[in-house]
Amino acid sequence: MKFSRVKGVHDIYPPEVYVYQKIEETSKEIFRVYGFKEIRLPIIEHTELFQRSIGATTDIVEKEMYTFNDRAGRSITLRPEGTAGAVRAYIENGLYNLPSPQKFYYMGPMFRYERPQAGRFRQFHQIGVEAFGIAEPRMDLEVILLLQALLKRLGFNSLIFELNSLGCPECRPRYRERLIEFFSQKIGAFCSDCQRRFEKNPLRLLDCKVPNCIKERTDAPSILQFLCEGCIKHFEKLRTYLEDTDITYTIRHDLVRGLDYYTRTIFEIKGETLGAQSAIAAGGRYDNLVEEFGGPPTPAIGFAIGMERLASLIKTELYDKGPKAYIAFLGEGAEKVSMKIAESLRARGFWVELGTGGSLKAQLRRADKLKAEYAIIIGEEELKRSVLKWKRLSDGSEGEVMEEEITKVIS
RNA sequence: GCGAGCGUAGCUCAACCGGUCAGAGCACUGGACUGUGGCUCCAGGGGUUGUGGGUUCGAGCCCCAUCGCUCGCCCCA
Repeated sequence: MKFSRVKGVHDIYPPEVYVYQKIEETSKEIFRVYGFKEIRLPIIEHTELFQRSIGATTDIVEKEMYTFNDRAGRSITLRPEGTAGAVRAYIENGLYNLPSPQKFYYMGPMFRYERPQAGRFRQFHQIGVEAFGIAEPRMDLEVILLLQALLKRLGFNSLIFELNSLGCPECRPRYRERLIEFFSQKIGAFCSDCQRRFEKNPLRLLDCKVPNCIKERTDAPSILQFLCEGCIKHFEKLRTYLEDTDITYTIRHDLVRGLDYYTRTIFEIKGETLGAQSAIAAGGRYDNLVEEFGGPPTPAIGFAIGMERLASLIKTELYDKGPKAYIAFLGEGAEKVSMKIAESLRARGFWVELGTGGSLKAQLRRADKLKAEYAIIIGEEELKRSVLKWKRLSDGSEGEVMEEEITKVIS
């Protein structure tokens, strides 16, 4: 019986896992200086949480969720994204009673039942942040700066940063109506996908990549012309901030997010060599979600980074570092001593691997394979005199030291 | 959910028109070199050719199904 992994999931092990560790460590460092604290959220939630937040008619909810009934008959779903759970936790734990803003980050697996392809898997990992309590564009800026700082620290200098505003419940319906009006006159000219989407979510027609559809919609109304006064002010102020902080961005009035909860600011970071999946991070405001979930009116903004997509763009060299020392021993007496020495070196923080016994040749070969920095050799001779023979594998230099002075050599 | 390509040792691949084609390199283990690695040479382990049917005297090679992988569409991080 041979088992294989479930479709669309991956095992991540050395050396690839080091890229993930680097992303995680770098992220934590950035989160610390921006004051974002970790929140660990469950991977399963009640299905309704996602239906209500992401939107019942979105693709994610309609056909991409891992949903099952637990033994008591409750409908449970493996989280397809992180914001819904974060909002739930924020309200359920009364975190709105703490000083505003409350700023969180999380990292972990998400699940979507899709056909796997480049940059898209059924289990994938996101690093996300959510900031609750500040309505002003100041927090939009902070979150964007954080994201930019993180990407910069990871070595990215020229990723594409796209920005748009989706308006609010006051102005978006007006735009939507106007858009329906615009498209309905010439809907026949659009591709079948667009015609289908027209019914469900006309905003999505702005997103189609079919050349003819792009052409047909060139003079479609822009949402930016329909924003209410509050949304315009918010957007303009954010733009000013961005320019003041030298963040280059592109306004894409056709940038649309596939989740229903977004309001006002939305943004996306794009990479290039990712096949069809170019978005490596995306997010936006969701000023009404907390209230809709029964919490106090609380504006919020967040984003998520796709770790696999980000990792695939990081070109650091992957290599396994070896141990500081490999202890080769010859004979039983030496074996005992080598264990003792290994423990004492480990206690002092050195990575030490114990030899396998057998011929010295075999042990040295092993030390070399492991990329050990030093080999420490203990045999009858050394035992008698209480010394250790050491050899630096990189240049072949060797010598002897008293047992207790070995750290002077290998430190 | 739709479409295309591909599935031979751990990895990368070979096997002419279906006829000893189940192989090589790397990796792994050991030996040559019984207390000295990386080089070289030698040996060894490891595959019911993804799985199940079918066609044929005969199939890794052809056909069907199925599973998986890869890529694209849709969608999204």
